[in-house]
Amino acid sequence: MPHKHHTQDIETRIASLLKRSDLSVTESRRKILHLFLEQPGALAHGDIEKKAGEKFDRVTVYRTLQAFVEKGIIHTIPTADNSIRYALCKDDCAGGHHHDHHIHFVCDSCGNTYCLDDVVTPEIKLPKGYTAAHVEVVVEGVCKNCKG
Amino acid sequence: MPHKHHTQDIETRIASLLKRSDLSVTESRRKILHLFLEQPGALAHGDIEKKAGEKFDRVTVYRTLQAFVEKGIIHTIPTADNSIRYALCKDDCAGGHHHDHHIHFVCDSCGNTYCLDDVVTPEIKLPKGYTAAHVEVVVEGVCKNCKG
DNA sequence: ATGCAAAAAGCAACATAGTTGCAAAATATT
DNA sequence: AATATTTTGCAACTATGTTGCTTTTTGCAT
Repeated sequence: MPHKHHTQDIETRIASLLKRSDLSVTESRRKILHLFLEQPGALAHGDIEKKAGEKFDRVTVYRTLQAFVEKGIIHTIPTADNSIRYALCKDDCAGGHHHDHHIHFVCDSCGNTYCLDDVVTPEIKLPKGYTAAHVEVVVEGVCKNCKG
Repeated sequence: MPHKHHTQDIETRIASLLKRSDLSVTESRRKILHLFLEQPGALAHGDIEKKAGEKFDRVTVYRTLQAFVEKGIIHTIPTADNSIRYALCKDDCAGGHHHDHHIHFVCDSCGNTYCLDDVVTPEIKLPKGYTAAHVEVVVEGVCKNCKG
């Protein structure tokens, strides 16, 4: 057993993530962060309200997500169906500086949205006069869990 | 004067576009299509409600946009701010078969969203197990009208 | 541990966005 | 011009998001 910090208690991980972000650790923040950590996909506001049950006020969910985005714990993923999705920033991203260079994948079959952290956004050659500050790529198709 | 069909009356153009799409030409459809034709950018539902003034019921705007999307007259553009934008499909797209291979550009300065019809979406190499059906690229930056 | 200041949660009320069913009006068809 | 069909507009409703304020919880210092 070389190292065991990946066995680290999830609650401890959550608490330290919050503290590192200058957020006081409250029940709603722990709970919502838990939801993100226990599954691989992205979550929309509605998903969280549902999963959290009657536990929190809607306003609390809004404010919590907003705080997480501001602190770089989660990031938003654009959609064409008027429902922002949020996903955990990966370790090297949550550190403070957003990388934001990965693409997003929406599965037509299961409906989940995943960050493909290993797939880097391509260079886009724009027409004369246009300057790119940021490139967002969303690929839609069938994910590896749904294929076959 | 070789050809003059590009001088064609805009109302005639609108009417034929609607007929070609099996839509009866009504005042709201003509008016809303007019809004799209007279400017280069994309429009959100809210923009249309404002630009059309008190002219139409909100419901009519929803239904009109929905019909236009179904018929391939306009297409949606994903955003990260919970506001679907709609843009005219270009000539070769409106013909019936969506091309959908162009990218979208959101200007940080003027806020407009444009279709860059000449910029084709790149090939994205996905991890094993993932299959891509469609790729959506949104570039954010400064457009050619706002630069300098 | 206890008390206190600061932050967050919860509540209520509100504002905006989107949907549905139906009657009235406009459009297409003959 | 008359009628069948489609679309519009209205009303009522659901869902989504926001704001101000009071109560509760958290973090901190004693």
